[in-house]
Amino acid sequence: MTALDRGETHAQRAVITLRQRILNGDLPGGTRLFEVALAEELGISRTPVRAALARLAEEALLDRTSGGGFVVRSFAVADVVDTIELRGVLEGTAARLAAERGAPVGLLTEADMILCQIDGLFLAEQFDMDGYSQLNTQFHNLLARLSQSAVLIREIERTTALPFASPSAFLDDQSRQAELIKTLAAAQAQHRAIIEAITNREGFRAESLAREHARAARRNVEFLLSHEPALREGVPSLAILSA
Amino acid sequence: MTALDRGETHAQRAVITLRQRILNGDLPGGTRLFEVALAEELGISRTPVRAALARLAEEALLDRTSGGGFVVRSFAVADVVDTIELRGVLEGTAARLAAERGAPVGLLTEADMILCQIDGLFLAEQFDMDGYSQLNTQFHNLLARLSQSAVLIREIERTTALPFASPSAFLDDQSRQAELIKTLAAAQAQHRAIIEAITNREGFRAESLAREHARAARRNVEFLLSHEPALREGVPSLAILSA
DNA sequence: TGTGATCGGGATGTATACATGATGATCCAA
DNA sequence: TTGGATCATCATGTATACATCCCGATCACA
Repeated sequence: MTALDRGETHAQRAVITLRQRILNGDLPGGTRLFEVALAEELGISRTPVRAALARLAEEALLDRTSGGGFVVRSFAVADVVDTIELRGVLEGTAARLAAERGAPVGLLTEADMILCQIDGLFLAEQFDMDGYSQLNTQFHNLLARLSQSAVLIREIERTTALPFASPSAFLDDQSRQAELIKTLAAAQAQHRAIIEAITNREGFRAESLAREHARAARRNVEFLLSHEPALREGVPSLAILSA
Repeated sequence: MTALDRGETHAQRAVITLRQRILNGDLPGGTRLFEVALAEELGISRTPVRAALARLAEEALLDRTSGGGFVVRSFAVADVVDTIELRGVLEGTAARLAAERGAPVGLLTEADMILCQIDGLFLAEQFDMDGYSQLNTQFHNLLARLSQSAVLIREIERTTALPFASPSAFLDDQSRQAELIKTLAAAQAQHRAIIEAITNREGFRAESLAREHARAARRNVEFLLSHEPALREGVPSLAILSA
């Protein structure tokens, strides 16, 4: 409405704002969201608020209540672990299908290029974590596409939309960078093994490797949660966890 | 608004109507849905129509277009096959987790009761397909719950909401009832084996069996589609397939 | 003829008033 | 005191008018 629109609608901005607050933990799980209150707070009318809430429900960040309202979805530790497990299962299926059905050479080449770029990062003096994070995300997106299954790609996207389930979750944990980098070499070896298995049409091996690969994230969560709560503070991906 | 409301809102009724039309194939994949047109046709205003469209997008029956509208999602044969495969993968994971984590005795007992009831159906002179369909659905719901994972239960529900991916899809195919019944005995044997594997904490076996169990549905689809289109006519679950 | 600007129609986006319905407090009566 | 009815309150549901924006058609110009 105002002159400073950046081509975004009120509803889109409301989605972004609310998503941020939920992921930050500012809106803890179980919090009921009232249309009128949000509308007043955001300075818009109820209509775009309703639209925003519906979209966040689509993203699985909100649950619909029986009466017709919305509450922030609660994520317990078990949910985080299970969602990561689910990602492993889905990516494993993508890898298996890629092996069984045969992957397009073009995509395999693309995968190889990404892996070579990651290799390059390990040679630098100062490890570029942001660069790794980006390339890692690219690799995992590519893995989904290798399955050549629109259904699977869709579901993997859905699942990894949750911050703690994304392939690059926990890479932003500043306090443990040094230890983290060591584990990334092992992760990269797994990347290569997965692509090798797909290339060789070894479906079972490809699936097993992709599953195990996701276990690294699970170990990370379990480590972070088994220690002082102070450790969790520096890990944005875990802010959404309910108390 | 009129006096004949059955406690349902206009939006809820619009969801039901539109869902029916999509599943029937009356609204083919790719059809764009316009708010104004639907509102006029359904005799309600745009507001509940918008709400209905948002909910159907949540159910993955509609896709949002870039411009802000909605189109009916297209389901090609490959999508149907992959979705059934996905169900197998998810149910397999549920079975594996149940085995690995240990299933509550109460749920295992419940499973056994359902299986005994199904056994009973095979003894009757006239096979009760509706009864089987119901018990089969119950069994699959229970299998999800055996995993004791809220995340997995949620995703299995989401996936099986599509008519052709439901565990009891294709049981309503009237033309092939006789042949169908023969295959159901094998399916029931798989049911028992899955529960046995879970009871014995045999995770890998439980997962493999559940996956194979879903393959029966896939074989059914592939059989139906490899023959005269006439065969498809009597199979409501496949009406949604795009041409 | 190709290219780009302009304009119009139709679609979604938004605000708002009012309707409806659920919920809980209050008060009366047994 | 307890049960239940009633009513106020506040939430969502709905209709509708208006705003905005996208897109395609048309036309002028190079």
